[in-house]
Amino acid sequence: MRPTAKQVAELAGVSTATVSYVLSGRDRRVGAETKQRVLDAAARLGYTPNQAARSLRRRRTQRVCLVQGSFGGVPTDERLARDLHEMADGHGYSVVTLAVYSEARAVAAVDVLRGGIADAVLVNNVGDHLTEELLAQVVSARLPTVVIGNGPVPPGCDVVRAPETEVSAEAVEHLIAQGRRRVAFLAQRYELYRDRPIGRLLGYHTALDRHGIEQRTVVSGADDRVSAYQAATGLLRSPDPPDAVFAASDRAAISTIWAVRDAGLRVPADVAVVGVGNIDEGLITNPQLSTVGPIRHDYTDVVRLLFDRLQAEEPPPAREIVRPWTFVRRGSS
Amino acid sequence: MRPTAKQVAELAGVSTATVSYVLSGRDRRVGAETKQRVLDAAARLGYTPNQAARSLRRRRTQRVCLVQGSFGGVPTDERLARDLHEMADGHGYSVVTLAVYSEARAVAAVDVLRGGIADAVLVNNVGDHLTEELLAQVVSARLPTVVIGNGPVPPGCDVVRAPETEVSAEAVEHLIAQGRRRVAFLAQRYELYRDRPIGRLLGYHTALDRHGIEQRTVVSGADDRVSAYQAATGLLRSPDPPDAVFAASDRAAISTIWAVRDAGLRVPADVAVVGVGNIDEGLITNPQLSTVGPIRHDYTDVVRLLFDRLQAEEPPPAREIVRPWTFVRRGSS
DNA sequence: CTGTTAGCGCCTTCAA
DNA sequence: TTGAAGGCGCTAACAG
Repeated sequence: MRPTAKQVAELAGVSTATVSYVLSGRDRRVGAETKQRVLDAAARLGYTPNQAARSLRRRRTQRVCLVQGSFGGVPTDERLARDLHEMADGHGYSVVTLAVYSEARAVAAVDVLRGGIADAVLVNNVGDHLTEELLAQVVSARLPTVVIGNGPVPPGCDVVRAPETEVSAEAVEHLIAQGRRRVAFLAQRYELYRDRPIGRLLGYHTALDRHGIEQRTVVSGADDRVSAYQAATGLLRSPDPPDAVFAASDRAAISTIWAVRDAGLRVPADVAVVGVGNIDEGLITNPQLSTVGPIRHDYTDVVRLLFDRLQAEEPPPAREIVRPWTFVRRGSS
Repeated sequence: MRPTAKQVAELAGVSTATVSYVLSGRDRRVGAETKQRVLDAAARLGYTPNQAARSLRRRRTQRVCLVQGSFGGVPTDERLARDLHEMADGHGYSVVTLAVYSEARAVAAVDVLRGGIADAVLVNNVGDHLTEELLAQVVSARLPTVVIGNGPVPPGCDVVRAPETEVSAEAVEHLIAQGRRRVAFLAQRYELYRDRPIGRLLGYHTALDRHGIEQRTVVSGADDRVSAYQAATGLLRSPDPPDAVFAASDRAAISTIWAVRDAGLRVPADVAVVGVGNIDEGLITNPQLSTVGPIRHDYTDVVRLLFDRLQAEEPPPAREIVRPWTFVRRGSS
């Protein structure tokens, strides 16, 4: 059995209260020699406080939870995770992560959160599975919640938006201004199964609408590199191939560059390519990748929102951050 | 305040015991109408059992923990996560993930694990940070532990090995057999800072040793695509450029293919390229990527190991799985 | 079929 | 400077 505070207390010849005070660092004046005896006893037994018991008593877990779509993510997700871990460390919190890559996982994650696994939640771009309704269940459990994403969120949580529609439209207008008229869109799955276009897809349509361009080609495939390559190859082989591809992710755009070159065509002369994400990898492609994405890859402001809310005496009003995005023109367009 | 079982009991006009039995599904015969009243009351209050209290009482969390290096991982990691979540679901367990991308994170993770966040642990390839000594602390907390990785592990845990050294040597010998004599190695950081070569690097040296080839070039850069591109470019520009590159990851190998082509050279005519990982993306490069890696991307056997151990009455003997690896020759070599 | 009760391990107030 | 004791919310053994 794992050692308990009681066993440490017996070994040290003190009460469990003293053990608790010494090990949790709460300040109460404890004799130096007593303190040492407790520390020795704890070390000898390999004692670690039972967090379930501690959480029950303190009504706090001293943990925050990151809700992440998957582990095959983009570098941006990794940066977010690091910023969160770093600030959590500084505040004496641990971080646990829940993976939500399907509706079923979202439901399971909400149960775990409502069960009290953590004191606050940071939800990263899993809006397609973690619906507003499910999020509302999290918020109603009085969990401070920050959501990164452009979907609807329930009242009471902070939200971090990205102007992806607007900047995507800007990128597509740039393609149009070059004289491109057959612009195809390589979509992420979750943008497709909707009544009306949203996000990057909406930006695509908006730009073409503005210029009265009728021709639209939207195909799925931006979710992974292999699908993107295949989708792009399919487009290029079609009877009326595109002269530009706007891909909903940089990874898909890079696969598109490959596909164009493998088809014996040139980027950007024959086909222009633009991605979304502004990842570093766009700097090593040939030509370098034009992209739409965040100016800075830094999430300290987002994470600060979470800890502000976590440590506030009473719930602050819901706040919204809009992250600065921009279109970065490089060689591929 | 979050509702408690006591409040549900009062609303339903029953005892907390009945609430507990109804909601935890433990079988005890409960009247149909009573049961319904409890369910209604729970739903009305939005009750979710406090997991800290439940864990404390049951001495089980009904959770398993995945310890993962990072979230910018390879597709393989994602597959492992999915297989784990799936089987956990089937057994009524939740999954929480801890990120260990540094020594500091490893220490923090061990604390959290020893604090009892989960009932079992699956450690995925974080051997460089999560040392044998730290793992021993986890095992000594009586946590069933399965470790994926080729590093040393403490007694009492199951381990999953990959014959990466042997198959890497095979790949390099294949390059030698083609007449390549200036074979460079693109290394991951953690393989470099050692007294003696291990893993893929060891395979590289072994093959060259066998054939009495003196020339060795080892550079860092296989950890991410951008570094790999830069490292490969550096190699190609050196006075004595390689005629083959063995990269410690497929992602690095793919960057190397780009670098070779951007340098105006041909793959494999001028420079052969081989990676490690056997990821699907190797099928869409041009030429297709030769690689060293697992035959199947399936972790159900590994995950089963974990649940076997978790549900065993008494600790089974430590088991070892060796995953089948192979060299897959494709167009790049 | 249902209620009562004794803790799980820890923290923290109160008393000494 | 330290100890005694109650209780966080839940479960499971025991009573009825």
